Amino acid sequence: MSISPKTALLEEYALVAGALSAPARLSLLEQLAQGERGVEALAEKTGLTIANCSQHLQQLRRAALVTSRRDGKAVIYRLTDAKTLALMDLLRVVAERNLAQVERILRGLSGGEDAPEPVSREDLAARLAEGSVTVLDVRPADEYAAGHIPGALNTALTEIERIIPSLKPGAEIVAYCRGPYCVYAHQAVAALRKHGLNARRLEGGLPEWREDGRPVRTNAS
Amino acid sequence: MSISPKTALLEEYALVAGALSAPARLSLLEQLAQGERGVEALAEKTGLTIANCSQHLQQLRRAALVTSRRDGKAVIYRLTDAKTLALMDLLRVVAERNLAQVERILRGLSGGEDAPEPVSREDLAARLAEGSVTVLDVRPADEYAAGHIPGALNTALTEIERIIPSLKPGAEIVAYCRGPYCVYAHQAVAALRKHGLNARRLEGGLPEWREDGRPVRTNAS
DNA sequence: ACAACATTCAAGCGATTAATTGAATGATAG
DNA sequence: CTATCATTCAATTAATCGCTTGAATGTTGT
Repeated sequence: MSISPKTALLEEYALVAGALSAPARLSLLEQLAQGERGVEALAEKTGLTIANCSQHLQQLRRAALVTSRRDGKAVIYRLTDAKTLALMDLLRVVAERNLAQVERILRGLSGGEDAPEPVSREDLAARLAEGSVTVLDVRPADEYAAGHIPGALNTALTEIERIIPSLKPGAEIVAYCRGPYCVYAHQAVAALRKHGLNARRLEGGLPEWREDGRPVRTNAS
Repeated sequence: MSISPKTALLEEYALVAGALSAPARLSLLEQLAQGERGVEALAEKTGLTIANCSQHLQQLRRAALVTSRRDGKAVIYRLTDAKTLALMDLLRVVAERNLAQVERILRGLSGGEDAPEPVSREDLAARLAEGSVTVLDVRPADEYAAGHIPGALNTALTEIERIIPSLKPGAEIVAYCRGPYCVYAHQAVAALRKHGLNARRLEGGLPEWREDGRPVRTNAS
């Protein structure tokens, strides 16, 4: 270590930030926020090649944002702890708070400025208890099967038109997806509102719901 | 925008993380946490050339971590808001929590494993009120002049030997510097303890002290 | 208007990083 | 032990990033 200790420290911090500075790795972290996954599953979900995915994962591991364990032939990765999620969250908050660009993208997704405020997780839990709300899980079926909010209906974004007829016109609908990085729920709300339905978005996604200690149901059939 | 909205969003988040992924920029942010500064002052403090410093600052501004205003000929930069500080702090916490490398560097600085726990800001405020502690500000004189904890003595790290004779052997000493990224206080504590003094480090630095709403004195003479 | 000054812009170089390909490692099943 | 499979390593190429240099911009003071 010929450089000064001060620079050495800053480089360690920069390493962690650098691990978060590629869209591909943020995408991987978003997937891992849903639950632990193997390399192959992650590669498919993110559209990366296996080798490329493996290298990104090792970079995340070098920054200690994820850890891995071996399960037979497969290596399973997961977020190191809740701090990783917190760091991702704060990164998103700062970006959204400050960058006009982000707002423009999100506003475009939500179909104009009539997009309502998201529903807090606390509110949703209360309304679920009194049964006055329909919850919509806008994630791929396999992620839904691995865990979802109890009572939620599952539909892919591309299939959302199909379930519209089964929803009452005045019913309150809350859509959620993978989390703050995911845009499925934004798009679902835009589509439903275009049909005159009273749809809103859940604040955060399933990882945040689970992190709150709220109930999650799996398809253990 | 030919790429998907999803990728566009992730790229915005990655931009913020990328802005934090260079030691030079973290160093600039640490300086700005002390208070607003002009380009030339920042360049001198960080050892960067003016042009290079300016470019780094613009990168930070693009990520909306800092903002600038014009004051006559000079352009003054400052942190956008407390969220920037929060993001730096969480980055540091994650890095220190997870990376053994960081611990090794810090332990080396503090002169072995006998380094005591840092003093919380709340504790220090209480002890200051009862006058049972000597506070040492280990930053350059100009930063001390711009604001320091009331009653603190100021000494540069290189001059620390000089003030040792004036300290009572049993007195409790608390050292602080610029903040968590700064290693001056670590080194000061190591030096003082080597002389048998009862020295500890303050948790965080002046920016965090100020952020808590605690009193700061300036040399308005 | 002109000169002086602080900052920013633009171009170029060297070093690092991401993605691709193909080979090597490590664990399990027969 | 050997074959098989998931993952990782190694080497290559293209792109990006950080730093330097020298010119351009914009503001103040005369």
